[in-house]
Amino acid sequence: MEANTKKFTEHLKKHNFFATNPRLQLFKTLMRHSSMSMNELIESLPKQDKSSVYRNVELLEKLGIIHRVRLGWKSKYELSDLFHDHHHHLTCLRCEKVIVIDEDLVIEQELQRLSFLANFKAIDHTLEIRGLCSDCA
Amino acid sequence: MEANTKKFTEHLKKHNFFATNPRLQLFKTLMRHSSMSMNELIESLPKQDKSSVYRNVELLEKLGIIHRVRLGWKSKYELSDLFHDHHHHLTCLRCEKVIVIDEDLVIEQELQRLSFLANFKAIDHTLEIRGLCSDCA
DNA sequence: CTTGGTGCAAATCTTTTGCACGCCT
DNA sequence: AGGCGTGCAAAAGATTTGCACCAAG
Repeated sequence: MEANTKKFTEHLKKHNFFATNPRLQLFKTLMRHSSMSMNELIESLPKQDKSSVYRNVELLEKLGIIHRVRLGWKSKYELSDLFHDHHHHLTCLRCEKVIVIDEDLVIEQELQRLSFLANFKAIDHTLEIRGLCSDCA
Repeated sequence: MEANTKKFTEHLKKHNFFATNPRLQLFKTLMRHSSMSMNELIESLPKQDKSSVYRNVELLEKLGIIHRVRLGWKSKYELSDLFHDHHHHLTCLRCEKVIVIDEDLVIEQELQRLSFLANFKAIDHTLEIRGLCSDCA
């Protein structure tokens, strides 16, 4: 079994959930795409009932396996930092293309500093830059 | 008339839309709250039909008067930078409280730099830090 | 076994649309 | 006057829930 898939099933079992086939399919679908809307997920998994997709997306989100991000004006899901490196998004307002950029040290440190000043225990963050990609500018 | 309200009506007229009463009420409601969900807006404006609220929120968003932000796990609306200074959010994962922090120069510059490297024309951005506020930590 | 997970159908909630009438400039 | 904007009602879409049956440990 591929490494991430194994990590996935172990993560589920560790939290006392079954690594069922529908869940595996959901996970694999997310592995194949950098981000997907709920609707795309439902359509990519025609053998499963919508309600199962909803329930499992919710579960995987709670377990920190997937992550909901707002891209453009809708939210999408992608595998969490457990499976991908942390990154940020540049979303083109015109063609909706999403460009992924790596985590940036300067920003990380600044966020730490800001959180500290506000006496806030930062756990997670998202950053999205919207604008025009080189093709659309 | 209060300064922001005036700016609001002028902004509408400049783009050839009427400054109607429902729109003014919507704007004033947003002025009184730092951010509101669609549902809160609808409930705060019981004299208007939902559909009008939807239509006007959409319009004001297109005109850049309001801004949709994702806070916690739902999206909310707030007045745009035309009426407030640009700022970022710290959202508490436990009590859902939202702490507003001022724009930060270090981050602004870094975003410029990152966009430039990606050959991307940045127009707008959002940053949300999630974690625990001082009360909940 | 026996508990959790799934599909199916129905209920609920959210958002969008068409239309007729009234309001704004 | 003439078109934009509103409310109302209905449609369409998205999400949640209850329940009976199947599957995993």
